[in-house]
Amino acid sequence: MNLYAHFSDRIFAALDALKADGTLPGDLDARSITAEPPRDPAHGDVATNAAMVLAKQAKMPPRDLAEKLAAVLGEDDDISNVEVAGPGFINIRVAPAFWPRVLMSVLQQRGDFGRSGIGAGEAVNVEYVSANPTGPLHVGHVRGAVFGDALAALLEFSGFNVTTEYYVNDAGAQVDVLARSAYMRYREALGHDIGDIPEGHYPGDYLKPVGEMLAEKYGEGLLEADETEWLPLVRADAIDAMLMLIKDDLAALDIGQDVFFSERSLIDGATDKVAVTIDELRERGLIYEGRLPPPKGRLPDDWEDREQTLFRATEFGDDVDRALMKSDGTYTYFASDIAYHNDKFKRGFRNMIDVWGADHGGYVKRMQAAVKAVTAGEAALDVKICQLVRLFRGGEPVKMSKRSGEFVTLREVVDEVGPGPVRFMMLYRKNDAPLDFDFVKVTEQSRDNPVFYVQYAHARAYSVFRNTLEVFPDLKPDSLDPVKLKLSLLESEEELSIVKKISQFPRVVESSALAHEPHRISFYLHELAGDFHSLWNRGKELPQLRFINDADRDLTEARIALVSSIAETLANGLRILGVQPIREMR
RNA sequence: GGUCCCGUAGCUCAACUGGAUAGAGCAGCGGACUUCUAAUCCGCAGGUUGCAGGUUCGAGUCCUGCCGGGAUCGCCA
Repeated sequence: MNLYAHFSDRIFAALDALKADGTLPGDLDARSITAEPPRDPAHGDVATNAAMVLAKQAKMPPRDLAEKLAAVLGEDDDISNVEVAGPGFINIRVAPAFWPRVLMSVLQQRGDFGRSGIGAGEAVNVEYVSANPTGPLHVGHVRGAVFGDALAALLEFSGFNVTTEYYVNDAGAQVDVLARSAYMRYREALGHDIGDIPEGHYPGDYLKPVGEMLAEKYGEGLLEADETEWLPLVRADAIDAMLMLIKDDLAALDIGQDVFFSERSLIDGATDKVAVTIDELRERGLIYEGRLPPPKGRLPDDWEDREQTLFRATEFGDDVDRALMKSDGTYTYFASDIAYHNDKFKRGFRNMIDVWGADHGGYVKRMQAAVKAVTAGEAALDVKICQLVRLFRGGEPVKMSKRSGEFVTLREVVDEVGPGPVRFMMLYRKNDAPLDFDFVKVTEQSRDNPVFYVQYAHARAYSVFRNTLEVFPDLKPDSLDPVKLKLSLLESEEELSIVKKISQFPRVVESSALAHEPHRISFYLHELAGDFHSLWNRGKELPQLRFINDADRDLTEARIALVSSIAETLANGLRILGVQPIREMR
């Protein structure tokens, strides 16, 4: 159950009652009314701004309206106390008898606790990574990969119908470079001396197996061929090989997208989908031939003022109109990208989320403009920019040089610290803030390391379960009958406050999903873990608070139910983040 | 120069899309192990939310202008 949704319903019922007796007009705009936890728990369990929001419409001072509303809410059995505070907040204190129901619902729902239907089955497309298929993924791709994957899981858990997608840029100049590089490795595999890999090619050893594969497949058949003949063949094989590599890398992080969408397929099929898209825009008068002003500031050396095919991006909030054709007559990347998003739209997606790296920040406006234009405003595109990850090892920055090819690969990171810590740390910051990643710290077993801290809490819960068996050999968390438990025995302030914390989980999940911000889950888990560690240690000072009480089976059962609810909540949160919960630390 | 992101405690960051007295963790100081694993916990201290205006019942959050840091700037992807 979602506590806040529950009381939100009660508040609206109370408003209906006030409408019925004429205190409030019948046609209220109640959209911005909220039911939320007050910042200070001393104020109560649920607070609503209803009176302040409605004061104007009711033509009544907010506090007066609040008093009337409070009087109605006071009648509710689930509410023990209602107070009007400050400018007109209504603070609700939930009846003590209500809290056991929260735990019962956790124990009944288990792995589904926090799941909701707010997405109402709506289709969402989440596109992420989409790195050029020219080599293994490097550390720069990790954050976007994890973010996109976790966001997709979060949306799925919240009732959206999610499709995850990878846009394969297999049509640009990069893949031709890839083909030429692979061709060199092909000659090498046939015993030719190729010397050093020249500038402008991909030097990495990962192309050697591709060369060998080509040698086996074609023998010497491509050696005498003209580049125009061999390039498409080699390119196709090389791209396939690179995609295998990339999928393997992603699998190491437990990521597998539903769709790998080929950019080339837009133009290679029976119809040129890019041309079709441009035509659609042209019919709406959004395409014209014209000149662009040169960029402000320093003029590029090769600036050439020329007439070109432009999209009226400025009509949709962009700063300048954007080019669709290169000077050699082929489509720009942007043109293909419009067609790609148009294709998503035609596949039924009204909600699109793109996860991009920091270097694409300047691309957001034009893409959103394009989506607005091509879908006539029917689809929404949210672009999540993931800022840079700075690598450290024991506080020292890790040097990276992309030019010399000495970049840190995704695989190296995952192999060294494991997928769980990588995933958690990548989600322990807001996506648009830079992130520090320390190889040493994330594997440390100390409270500085949030991954460990949360995992330790989960493992600790399972340690309690193991210890319980020594006193009550048949007392297992999954054999508890939620209905028969005497949960009202959980009456200490410490226990109650952690129950309240648990009750917030569904709300945290919902708001993270709607805001497209999975990091909120990580922070919540860290807090919940802290509360649990704290409660654990209280048992040392006050033995009557220990989870296991030899002399009182009912009390022990109730507390095991509480611990189990905590563990279940931690596990559900971790699973959304794609992190495997650990049951034993040693 | 244009555009986008960021600026919150000494440091790293939260703040539930506008709510009440801005919260955590590190670092600092002082405490708690015959233990349900102290791999943890408790307490103290720490703030003009970069600056100046504006919007309203109410602003770290929205708007305008500055200051500082980062990213990006026809045809690369």
